Amino acid sequence: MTIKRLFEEAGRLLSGVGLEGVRIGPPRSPEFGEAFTPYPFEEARRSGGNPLELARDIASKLGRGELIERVEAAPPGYINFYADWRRFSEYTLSEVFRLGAKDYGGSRDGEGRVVLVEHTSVNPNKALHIGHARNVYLGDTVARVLAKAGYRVYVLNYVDDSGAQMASVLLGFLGLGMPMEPPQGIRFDEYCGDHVYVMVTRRLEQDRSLEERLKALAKRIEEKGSEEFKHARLIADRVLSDQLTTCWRLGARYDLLFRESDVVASGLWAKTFNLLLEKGIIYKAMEGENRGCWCVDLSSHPILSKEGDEILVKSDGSTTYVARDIAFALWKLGESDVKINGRQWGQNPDGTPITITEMDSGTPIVIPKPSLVVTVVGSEQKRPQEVVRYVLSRLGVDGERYIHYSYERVSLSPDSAKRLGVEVVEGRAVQMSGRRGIYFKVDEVLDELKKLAAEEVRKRHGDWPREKVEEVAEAIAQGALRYSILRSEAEKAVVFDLGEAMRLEGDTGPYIQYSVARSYRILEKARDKGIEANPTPYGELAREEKLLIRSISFLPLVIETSARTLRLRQLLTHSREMAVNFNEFYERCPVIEGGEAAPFRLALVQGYIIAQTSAMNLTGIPVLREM
RNA sequence: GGGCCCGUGGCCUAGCAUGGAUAGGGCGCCGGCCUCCGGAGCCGGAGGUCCUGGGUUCAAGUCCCAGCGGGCCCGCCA
Repeated sequence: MTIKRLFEEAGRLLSGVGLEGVRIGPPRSPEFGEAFTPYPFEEARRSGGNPLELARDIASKLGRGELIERVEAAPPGYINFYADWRRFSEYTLSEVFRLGAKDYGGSRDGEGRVVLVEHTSVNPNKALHIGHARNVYLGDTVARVLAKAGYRVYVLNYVDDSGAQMASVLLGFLGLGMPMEPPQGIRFDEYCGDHVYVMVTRRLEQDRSLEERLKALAKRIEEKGSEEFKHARLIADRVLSDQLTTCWRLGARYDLLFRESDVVASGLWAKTFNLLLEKGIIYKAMEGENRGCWCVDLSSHPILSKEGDEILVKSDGSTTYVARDIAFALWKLGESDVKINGRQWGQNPDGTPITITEMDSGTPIVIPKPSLVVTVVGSEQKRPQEVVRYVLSRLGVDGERYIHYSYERVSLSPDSAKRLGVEVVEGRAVQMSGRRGIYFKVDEVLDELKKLAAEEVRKRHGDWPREKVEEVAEAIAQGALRYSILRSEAEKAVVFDLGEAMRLEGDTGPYIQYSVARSYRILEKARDKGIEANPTPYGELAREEKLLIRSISFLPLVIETSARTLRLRQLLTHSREMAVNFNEFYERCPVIEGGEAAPFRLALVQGYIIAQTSAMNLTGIPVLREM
């Protein structure tokens, strides 16, 4: 596709003079052409020759190709291939038009193989805060990219409705008499997180005796059929429903909501336990600090062995998170024959159904055995994830199929922390804490952004009705937040600053959205003037036109690399690169008043819209026709 | 103490996987550009020991080693 075809052609030219399998890559700057090879350096090392002379010698033997106009040797020893812009432009644009936004940049690399992506997985006792947004954005974007690359992607959200956090809110309702209904105007998930959870934590600090009640509750939650089990489900379902409203605002979609309580309730854990016992992977500690617990023997693990064995079943008989996660991992990988039942919970904004696990009344959930399971979890959980992977390997499951997509956490800038009334140590970022109420909720940040965007929209479109302003402002807010969070690579810690996130200019989502809105305006004007698009260049192209074609043609390559490496940053960068190239083109190359250039430029604008829409559909930044 | 991650102008950030040509952007600052397809834009300027020191290499921001600084993990929490 597009630039790859030019690479292939460069390869053919080289093999024509007897050089096979030469590495060809994208040059870092347009002045070095559209493809290059450092081959002369490699050859010079082998033969002891001079790289530049070798490059000149080879380049002089290479003729032009169909899309390649000329080949040049460049000091200190590169061979650069330059596009024949007339043909390359026409070829690129016709490919873009042929494929459309849905398929441009897509591939069949995945060959229909199944991939499971688990993300979000927020405890159902609170509203999503800005740190959770990073998980959702990363997971959702990975899912989009893999789908584009031809994989069949299933998206899972693990609903952690058992365990301590759930028990905490339950204690608030059952033990401390907090009302089940939130005050007027407050969403249930916010109520649980902002009020109940924070209150329970405070009471626990004051009254140690509550600890015992909490532990008892945590255990009772695991007992299917108990009052506590049912009550926890009720709360979890209500919170989940609110959380998903937020997730949809973030652009995510799901296929399956897997309740953690069903790992135990379905017998999946029991079966996994027996398997681990049979294989001699776990043992019951009879003495020492783990007395009475079932543990994984980690003594043969090179690193984990230094930190002692991992407890799976506590001395009171309840399971730990790692235990449930091992069982769940086996199921996700298609390595367990335990049937999990489900029923339809609702549907995504795109109309696709969402299933939720439901052991009693549901029907068996069928997911083909995946070739890959990607779990998006914070880097602080690297150790437990490594334990899971280790146990899998002991069970003979290929660990390569189980990927922990790790990301560093989001903390708050000193300025933003101060807004929450938190004491700040001189210039240090502050860790968010659900328990202590130190966080920004996703919805409050989006609402602030929306307000700001709405002001800007009104400045430009005083005549728009309120609903239209709202709709557009919402899309701008979504694009701005998504871009600002996805902007940093996953392994880089992010310091969230409200002021910084509120920017709508510069290196932001709205910058990209704006370039597309401008494009649509040109299309409208061209239609009024009766200009017909034509992908055949009118003559020698302007620099800005070449650069725009160039970045459009590179998009498929970037998407392919993203799908292979699961690094998303380069996709964002390239999407922005195309927008920059478009804005420069916009400034220098008039379309409507372009005279003989008008038909070609119009085609270029159309091509830009298609390519950029394709990119934005992957990065999840909403496309706007006007803003 | 052991393990993982990060360290690029005042601030934020790309490039590191696959070493390659003058280290790209953005914010902020200074100066320009709307009778001309939307100024959420464009053009120009100032600002850099790519944390430090070694090593590998024809070539290191990129790979290796050591150190320094910051974050995270090492719980019968998740």
